[in-house]
Amino acid sequence: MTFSSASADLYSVTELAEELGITPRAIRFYETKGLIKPRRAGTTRVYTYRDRARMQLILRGKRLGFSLADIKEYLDMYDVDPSRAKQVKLLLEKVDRRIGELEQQREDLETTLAELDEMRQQCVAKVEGATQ
Amino acid sequence: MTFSSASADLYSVTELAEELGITPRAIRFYETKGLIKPRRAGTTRVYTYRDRARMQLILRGKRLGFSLADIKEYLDMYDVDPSRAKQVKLLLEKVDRRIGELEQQREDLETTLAELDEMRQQCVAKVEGATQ
DNA sequence: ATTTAGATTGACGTTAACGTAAACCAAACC
DNA sequence: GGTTTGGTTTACGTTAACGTCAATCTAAAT
Repeated sequence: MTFSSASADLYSVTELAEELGITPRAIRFYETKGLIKPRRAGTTRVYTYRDRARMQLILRGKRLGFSLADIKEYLDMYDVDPSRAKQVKLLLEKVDRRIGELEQQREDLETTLAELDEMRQQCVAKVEGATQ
Repeated sequence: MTFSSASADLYSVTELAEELGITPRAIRFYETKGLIKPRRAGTTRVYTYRDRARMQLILRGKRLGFSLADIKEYLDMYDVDPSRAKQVKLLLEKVDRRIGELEQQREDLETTLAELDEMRQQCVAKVEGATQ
């Protein structure tokens, strides 16, 4: 018989922070900005597996250089009720805009990587020339 | 006979700013941070074609989410004297670190784009379902 | 019962990346 | 020769994204 424990792991704010490599302060700050809304046990914040996943989305957004406001917009996309047709059209526009941004970013990224690779080649050549 | 005009176009700070879609203030600020050092005609800043190219590198760095300090480090890589072997090794390390960062970013980027694409499909499906 | 360990909410401090306003020059135009 | 136009520096203001206390509470251990 297979068990799926009803709600597996819960985290305190410090536990979650450590696991993510950030500070509790940051997580609480994101909450004031409406990026995550953990449940509470009394007054204490309790984070679930899903909250953790959401936090990882936030951090990925940050690594990509987006502001918290941008990231909130992005996260809110997931929360749109798919039955509300009018909302869906707006969502679609947002998604398309975001995709456009990211494709520009991809171009920048590839260009920069190519330049760095070339620079790397020249470095390696120089270093090898010196040791021979 | 082929001419290569000695020094083609020069820009004032406002001209350059307009062409780049930023403010003069920003350009002057980058100067105080050591990111660009235009020549002067008396006290007035004069930017060359190369300065413009350098500014574009700066803006690309910004689009990629790097801080001005990061970008300065990146730009300084171009200025390393390739004959100084010791410097070259340090440069090589920096280049490799930066490449690592960008490859992480590329991963994040592709993942996010994939997710957005999926979201897009669902949106399109919903919208089409509603109009039929 | 009291210490302790970890949680909470303010409130203020800090850094980056500019914006904005003030006071000042200098060339150019009427 | 005054004035407009566009440049300069200096200084203070602002927003985002947290860091850093301080005061308080509370569940658990001694």
